[in-house]
Amino acid sequence: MRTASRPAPDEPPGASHDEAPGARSGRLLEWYDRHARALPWRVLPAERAAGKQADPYHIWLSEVMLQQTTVATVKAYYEKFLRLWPTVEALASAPAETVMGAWAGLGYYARARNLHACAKAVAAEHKGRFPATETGLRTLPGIGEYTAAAIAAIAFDVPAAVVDGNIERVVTRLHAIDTPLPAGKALVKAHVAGMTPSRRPGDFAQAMMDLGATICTPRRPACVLCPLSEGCLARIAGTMELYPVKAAKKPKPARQGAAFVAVRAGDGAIFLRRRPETGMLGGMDEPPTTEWGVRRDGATGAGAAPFPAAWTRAGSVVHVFTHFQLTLEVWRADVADAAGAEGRFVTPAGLVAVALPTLMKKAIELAEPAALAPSPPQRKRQI
DNA sequence: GACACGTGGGT
DNA sequence: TACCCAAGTGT
Repeated sequence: MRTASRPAPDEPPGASHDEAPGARSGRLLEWYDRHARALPWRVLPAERAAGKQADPYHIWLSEVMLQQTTVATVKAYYEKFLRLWPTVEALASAPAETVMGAWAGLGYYARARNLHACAKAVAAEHKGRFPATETGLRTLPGIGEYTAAAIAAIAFDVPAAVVDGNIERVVTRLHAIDTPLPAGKALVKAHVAGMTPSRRPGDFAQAMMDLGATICTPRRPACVLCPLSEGCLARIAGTMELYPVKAAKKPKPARQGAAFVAVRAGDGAIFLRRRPETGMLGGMDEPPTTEWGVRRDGATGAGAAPFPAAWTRAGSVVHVFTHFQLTLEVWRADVADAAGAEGRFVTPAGLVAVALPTLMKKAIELAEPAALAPSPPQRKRQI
């Protein structure tokens, strides 16, 4: 039994609550009404009060882009996708290469493949309307536990328990949960379910995420500004930065490979091929590369080239992926053709529309800077 | 549960 | 520099 003088968490799993249920969510929503970030896909509280509805297509598109990706990075891509494809039907009708090309640089390219597949499913099997329930949303490609809950709450006012990385941090601090993630995820979700109000569940979820992004930050959280600081166990103990506890990370091995940038005489076109649909950089374009081996003495010399030419070494690029570091030896050659190798030549003007991952842009930039330079009509005047 | 899966920015 | 981190999902 709690005393009135001891502020307690709202409805921890299995506990009674003698503080008004929703006291925390109420304080958080008041904070959100004043401090919500204006984001391109977001309907602000005042707009919502005036009758504006969130567009499920917009919410879905932004949520998929935001998976493991910063808000700052997503903004430009979100605007571009909405400009190219204003509706889910338009996106569904787009060629896959065009979608992959528009996604190039955002990373985690399976998201783009699933995005396109999801758009097609919504257009063909759901009459262009996203399902309004978590269960329905979960059947769609690229929509997992988090994204289904987020879309249900934000676009359809379903009181779903939304748990992302921000909310994990907020809640583990609030309750001093020291079970390492992801094992502690179920407990976090139970707490979130207990906090989620039936009114404004979407704003509640967005408020929790904004709080994590701007106040309850990984380092040096601004507890003095936090609407939930009262009764926050980590705050009371002064151990905020110890949460969330995460499982130890594995070391990142090094791999080696080679890339071959063939430049066609005359128009400066670059020889590209399409990577396999699955696996690293799946479905994206590249100058031919060797396998990326663990051994330093792997075949990375000119002898590993896709076709004979006067290959010269341009240098190497280092690129760090999620689970390994890659060093790519870059070779270049001026050629007349590709001697029957699988692939195609793309002119510098055409490269902007090609699905080139950042790593491959690095390799091309090193071997043939002119290929990726802004084309003359678009180049900004030097001052 | 473990692992594969990108990239850019911050400290 | 070498980490850490970001509105996770699929297998």
